[in-house]
Amino acid sequence: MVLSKQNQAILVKAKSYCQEKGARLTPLRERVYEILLNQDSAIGAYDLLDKLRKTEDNAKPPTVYRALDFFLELGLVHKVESTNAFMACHHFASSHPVQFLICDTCGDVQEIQSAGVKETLEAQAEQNAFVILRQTIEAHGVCQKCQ
Amino acid sequence: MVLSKQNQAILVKAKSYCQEKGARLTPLRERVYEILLNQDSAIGAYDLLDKLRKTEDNAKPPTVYRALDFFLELGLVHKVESTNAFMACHHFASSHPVQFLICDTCGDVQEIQSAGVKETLEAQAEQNAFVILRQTIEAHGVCQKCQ
DNA sequence: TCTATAGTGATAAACGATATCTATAAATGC
DNA sequence: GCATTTATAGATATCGTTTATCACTATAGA
Repeated sequence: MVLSKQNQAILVKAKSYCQEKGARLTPLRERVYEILLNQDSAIGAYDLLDKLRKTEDNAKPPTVYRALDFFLELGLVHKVESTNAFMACHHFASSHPVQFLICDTCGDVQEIQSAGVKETLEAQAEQNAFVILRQTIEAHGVCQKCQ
Repeated sequence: MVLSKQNQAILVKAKSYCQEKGARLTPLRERVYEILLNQDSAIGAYDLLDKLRKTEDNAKPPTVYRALDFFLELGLVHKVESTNAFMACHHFASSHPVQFLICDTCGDVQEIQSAGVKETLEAQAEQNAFVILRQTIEAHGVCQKCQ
């Protein structure tokens, strides 16, 4: 698979990140990750499966979901809950809040990191004596290009 | 179906709200709404279908999804995106931001309304020249009772 | 090298959502 | 009031998403 310079660099970083964590980035998983990197937006599991099948003949649903779970746990891939789609994270090294801006016109998904949003929600949860472990923050609307 | 005094009151309000909006709260839809009201937490579409079948013999998936779509559009029901579940809104009359605190231990879903969270995210989106039409804000963690 | 563990292949099925076509009931215009 | 349009509901099928399970293989560690 052909990767851009930028994505090649991310892949290299991901490899060392996995090594560091003692996680095995197998050829199959690497293929899945490459597909995600080549995607400019989020992709559904079955579209991902279709692409994967071009090189991995016997790939089936569990194949992609296992790979996705692997990356989700490492934080290398995020899931967009409101569209059931997945996308590679481009700055996984540092722990960060995850928020998405999803354009309903062109389908583009932009990841942003607002500490403010995270903290505001945490403060609100605290008032309800609720301890937050994970946040899902997704905004749907229209991106700059589509306006 | 037996409804608590509180839920009866909500149902009455929902009826007049529908009338006001020119929306037809048919018997079938009312049954679906009652099931949702009786639920202390969010419920999946197929669990809802099982309950619905007890009175509506020939209910099928489209039956519940149609009813759910009807209520979602009116704002009488919300969807929890991260769990694919639905719950009745208890204060639908006024337009409001929707945020959920989801306990991963007991499954309880609490709806909160923080203008701050909404506005913080909007401000962040504005910096990216993104116009927000809809927000999905869901926090997973542990509720007060389960701590 | 043996053993435990992690990863993969394969099949099936559960859960979630929608498309389509038909029939019926309600609202609207005349 | 009747015809026309529109909304609702029934029925069937299918698609998309996700997980469970079992067998097999490769890898890591004792």
